[in-house]
Amino acid sequence: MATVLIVDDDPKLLKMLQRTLLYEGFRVLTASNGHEALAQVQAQRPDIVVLDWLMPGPDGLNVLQRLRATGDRTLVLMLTARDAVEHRVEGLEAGADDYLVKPFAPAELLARIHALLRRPGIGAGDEPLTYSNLYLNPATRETRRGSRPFELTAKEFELLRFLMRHPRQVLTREQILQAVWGYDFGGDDNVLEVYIGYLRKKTEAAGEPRLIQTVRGVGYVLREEG
Amino acid sequence: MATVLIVDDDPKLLKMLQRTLLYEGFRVLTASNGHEALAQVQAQRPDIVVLDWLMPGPDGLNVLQRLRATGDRTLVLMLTARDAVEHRVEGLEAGADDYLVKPFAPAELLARIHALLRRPGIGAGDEPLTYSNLYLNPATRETRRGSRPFELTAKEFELLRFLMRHPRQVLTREQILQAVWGYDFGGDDNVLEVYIGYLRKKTEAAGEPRLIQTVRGVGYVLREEG
DNA sequence: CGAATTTCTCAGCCTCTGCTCAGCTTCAGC
DNA sequence: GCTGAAGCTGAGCAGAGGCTGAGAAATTCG
Repeated sequence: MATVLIVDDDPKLLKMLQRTLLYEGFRVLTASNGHEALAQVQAQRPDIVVLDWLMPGPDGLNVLQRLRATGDRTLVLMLTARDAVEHRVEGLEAGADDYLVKPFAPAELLARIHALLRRPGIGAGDEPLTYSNLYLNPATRETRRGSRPFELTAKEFELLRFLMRHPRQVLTREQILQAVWGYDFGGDDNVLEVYIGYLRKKTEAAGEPRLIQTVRGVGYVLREEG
Repeated sequence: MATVLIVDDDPKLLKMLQRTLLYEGFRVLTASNGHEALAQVQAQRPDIVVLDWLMPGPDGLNVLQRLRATGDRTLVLMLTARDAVEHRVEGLEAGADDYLVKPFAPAELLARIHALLRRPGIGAGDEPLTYSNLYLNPATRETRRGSRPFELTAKEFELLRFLMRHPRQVLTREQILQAVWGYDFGGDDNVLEVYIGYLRKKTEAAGEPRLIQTVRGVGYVLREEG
């Protein structure tokens, strides 16, 4: 079942929504401010975010903008106070997928969440990823560099997917090992280097420029040019 | 391992938290009032401060505000009494990074500390830093002076990041060595001078004015003008 | 059960970083 | 202006960090 992240600074509302959604069978995450929200999206990759507009710290719009600025297309349903109509426009323009006015009936929230999740082509982690001319489709396991398809093993695929979910972000060796291999701590092996080597070989087989860059002393980045 | 400063005027709670955190492998500092807290932050540069709201002398909010007023961005986790909800807003607006209501389970405090320190893609530790026309982005490791990008090695990056987290603050040689090199004591080497030299060369490569100033007999400051 | 594929380990090689050192420059106090 | 301390800098080196090929172990599949 899908994962929903609820972001609201009102603990009572938070609890109430959490119970409603849990009862409905969703996996539920919560956050009570913008920072938490961003961290949770990053770490947990929910299918949909229910985002309150008015919050201390970075407000809902702010969170939404930052999310979209990093290329994140996670579904977002904005909540806002009754008559802030101009918010609606701003919110939708910033990339919200839907919009609900407080106060609302829990049933209506449920209906809208279901509606959004039904939208075609948007299942949790199976959205096709692209960066530069790299293409990776989790649903079909298709991988291409430009028009040249190439084959990956399961581990290679997982690794490339992780990199492509965080384009331009420098990922530390630990973050990658944690995410792809699930290591709590893996002393001194070089399995990561080896797999980076495999991916490079396959993504550059026809002499294309390197997309997986080494950041010495830190980790790796998916980025164009050296 | 990270350093945590606990600030609370209840000696029993202080001891308890200290034991819990020590057991978890943190380096632990304590303070029982606002003055001590500020002194410790200044002198020891902890990674995170667990700050009680209600204290004799300058209270938690006061401490937080003073810290932020000097541009200090150290992670702060506020503790406050049960239902002082309006505090929460004030606290987060004043720049607290997280917030926990008393009474709480030690495990929850631990979880939140870990969460704050982890902060992978998005979060305090990864927010882009600017000072004057210097720009440093920990997430992408991008560094620029105005529009001119430049490359840094891992150590150089750590050093510049530390300076940029404490703009206009005079940092002693010991504070810097402690934070960037993790020295308990570094007798008489000049590695810091050498690295300051590297940074100056790279940040002034196109003849820009100096931003890293020497404070003779003390240390260095990130500040405009000479 | 045997073959093929995938995952991982290991050792050797190479590059760049981090650091030391020695000599030079700058500064403050006299 | 002299002098010693503090700070700067260029040169060079040892080793950490990273890459690769070969092959062992594990897993999958017929």
